[in-house]
Parts: sequence; C-alpha cells; structure tokens
Amino acid sequence: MPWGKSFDEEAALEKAVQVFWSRGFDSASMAELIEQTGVNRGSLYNAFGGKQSLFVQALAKYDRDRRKALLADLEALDDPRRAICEFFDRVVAKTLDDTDRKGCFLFNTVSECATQNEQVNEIVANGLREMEGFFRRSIEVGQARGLIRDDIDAAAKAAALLALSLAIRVLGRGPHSEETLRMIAAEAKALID
Amino acid sequence: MPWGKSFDEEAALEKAVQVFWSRGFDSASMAELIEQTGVNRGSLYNAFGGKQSLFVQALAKYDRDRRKALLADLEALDDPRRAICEFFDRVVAKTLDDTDRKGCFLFNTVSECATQNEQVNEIVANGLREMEGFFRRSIEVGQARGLIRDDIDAAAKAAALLALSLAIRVLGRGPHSEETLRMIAAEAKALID
DNA sequence: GCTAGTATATACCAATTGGTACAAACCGGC
DNA sequence: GCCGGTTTGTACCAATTGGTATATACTAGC
Repeated sequence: MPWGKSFDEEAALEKAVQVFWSRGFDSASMAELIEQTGVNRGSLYNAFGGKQSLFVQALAKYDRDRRKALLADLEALDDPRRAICEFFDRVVAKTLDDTDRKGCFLFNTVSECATQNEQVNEIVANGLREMEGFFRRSIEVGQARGLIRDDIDAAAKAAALLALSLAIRVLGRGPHSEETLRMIAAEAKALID
Repeated sequence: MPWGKSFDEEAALEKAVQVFWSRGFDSASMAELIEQTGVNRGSLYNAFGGKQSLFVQALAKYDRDRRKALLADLEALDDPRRAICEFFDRVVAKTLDDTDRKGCFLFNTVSECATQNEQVNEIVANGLREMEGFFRRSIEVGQARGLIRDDIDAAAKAAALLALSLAIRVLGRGPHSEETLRMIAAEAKALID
C-alpha cells in the first residue's frame, strides 16, 4: 500500500453533515452531496459507500462533534445548576441564530427513525439517552451538594428538560416568536428551582 | 352544469392526509397518493391541483378535523384543569397507539416549514397559536375560578405546555420508553399545580 | 521511469419523480 | 338518444433519483 487517500475525508464529511442536517435523509440528493463536498462522485462512493452509509457517518460525526462535545463542555463546569441554565441559553441562542432553520440534526432525525436503519436508530437513541442522563446527573449532583431542592424527582425533571430542549429546537424551525422560545427556556430553568 | 363530481372528494382527501401524515411532503410520491386515494391520476390533478395544493388541502383538513375538533371537545368540558390533564392523557395514549409512528401531522410539518409555501406556514402558525391559546385560556379561566394558583404566569406555562406536547409527539416517533412519555406528561400537569 | 493505488471526469444505467395529453367510457338532464 | 362535463386508463414527457462503469490523469515509493 504505497500511499493513502489524498482528499480531506473529514472536511468532506463535515460538508455532508451540513447537507443532511438541513435537508434530512430523503430530501438530500447525491447530486447535492457531491456538489457541496466537492468530492468526485466515484470518490464519494468509494470513501463512504452509498447514501445510507454516508448519512450514518454524517450523523455520527454530528453527534460526536456537537452533542457529545457540548455536554462534555457543560459537565466540565462542575456547576450543575449553571450547566443546565447555560445549556438552555445556548439552545435558545443557537436557535435564534439559525437563519436557515436547520434545527438540531439529532432531533430532526428522531422524526425519520421509522424509515431509517438500525444504526441510525442506535445513534439517536444513544444521543437522547445521554442528554437525559446529563440532565439527571446534573440534578442529582446538585442535590448531593445542596444546590438543588431534594424533593424533586431527578428522572422526571430530566425527561421534561430533554423534552423542552427538543421543543425549542423544533419550534425554531417553524413560525415562532423569540419570546415563546425564551419563555420555554425560562420554564425549563424554573423546573429545577 | 348538468352534474357535479362523482367520486368522494372528502374520502380521497382523507386518504391523502394519511399519506402525507406518515411520509411528509417530500417523501410522499404522487404515485402513492394516486394508489392510496384510489382516484385516477387525471381526476386527482383536476380535483386538487398539483402535489403542493393537495398537501395544503390535506393539512388543512387534518387541522380542521383533528386539532380544531380536539380543542373544541376539551373546551366544552368547561373544566380547565381537567381539560389540560385530559389533553395530555390523550396525547400520550395516541402516541402509544401510534404503531407506525406517524406522530402529529401538524407538528411534523413544523420541521418542513422552511421549504414550504406561505399557506402551509399559515396553517402551522395558526394551529400552534390556537393550541397555545387553548392552554393560556384554560389557565386563566382556572385562575378566575380559583381552581388554579393565581401566581403562575399563564402565557409562560402555556408556551411550556405546548412545547411538552410537541415533544411527546416527536419523541414518540423515535426510540423512546413509555415511561419517559408518561413522565413528561406528568411534568406538564405538574406545571399548573 | 515503472508501478500500484487514488482521484477525476464523464458516460451510462434503470427506476422514479411530478406533471400533461388524449381518447374512450361513463353519466345525468334535456 | 343526444349533449356536456367527468372519470378512467394509458401513454407520454423531461428531469431527477441512487448507483455503476470506465478511461484518463495523478502521485508517491521503488
């Protein structure tokens, strides 16, 4: 094996992320993927396999680079209450910034799960599970440190927080008022008061 | 005009609702629409116009037959607290029943708004607005009757309730546990305690 | 400079996309 | 039984779909 691939696979995959993120699996076309990645048709198929396989890798990259990274960031604060508040501040900010209304790739894909393969379902399920886990852990740690009231049900609140963050991201894709999104975020924070 | 249409336009439209509901606009094909409605290609185009126009009419029918009807039903209870609880009980029940994971046609369409025309955006915006209005009105009436605490912000809670119902419906389309959905519904009810 | 693996451009494929055209069968009012 | 509009079946359209094939150009190690 004299030498390896030469084009930037990671950069191409990132472009693919953008396409699938804004269009979803079905509506994204290989033509657009090829155009946006700038990679030749044959090379794309050779490097990533078909459309399905490319989608899985794109979703996995998004999950790794964005979702995992964000949660790690917030957990590193080592301040559970602030982590949750910051989470919602960032969600709202990202949503308001999101001029082309792509929303969240992971949340968008939840709606496509029924028509997707097992790998996609695995990534989505794991992503949601870990987000819920982040909320639950934050609450429990907060309670252990006496920063959060002890009588709240961490698991229940975690589910509600996941739900509210998903709703902000989805509503952000449609007709919405900034005020509504902010109110939802405020209610989320109020859940752990 | 000697005589009118002969096939059942309403029944055909209901079939179209089912197709768009489960597939979304992009992924639904005219071939499937024609097959499922049982109406001939030419007749379909003649009666409803193109795909876009058919989608608008299908979404409008869903909005009218399902969303509007449900809210009217609940408001007729004339018991705001029970109306909200019943709303979430029904949302969870429908979601658990939803074996093909179609979710809610209106909520699904929120995610497609960016690529849809003004009429679709209008229906979605109005639907969300009226749902939020239903929650807010219920809370305010409850407060006026002394059934709901007076110190809660009706507008803020209404936004949160809308968000939670949307989240239940969306999460129901992906990998989820019944327990999670029930917890979210319980948290929704707890918001007005 | 040869070689082996890679990238590119292009042509090609069958199938499907949304949409149109049209002739024939159908039907109620006259 | 004729008439006007409807429904139907079918053929057809250009464009696009995801995917494959191939011939050529490229590049690094030998």
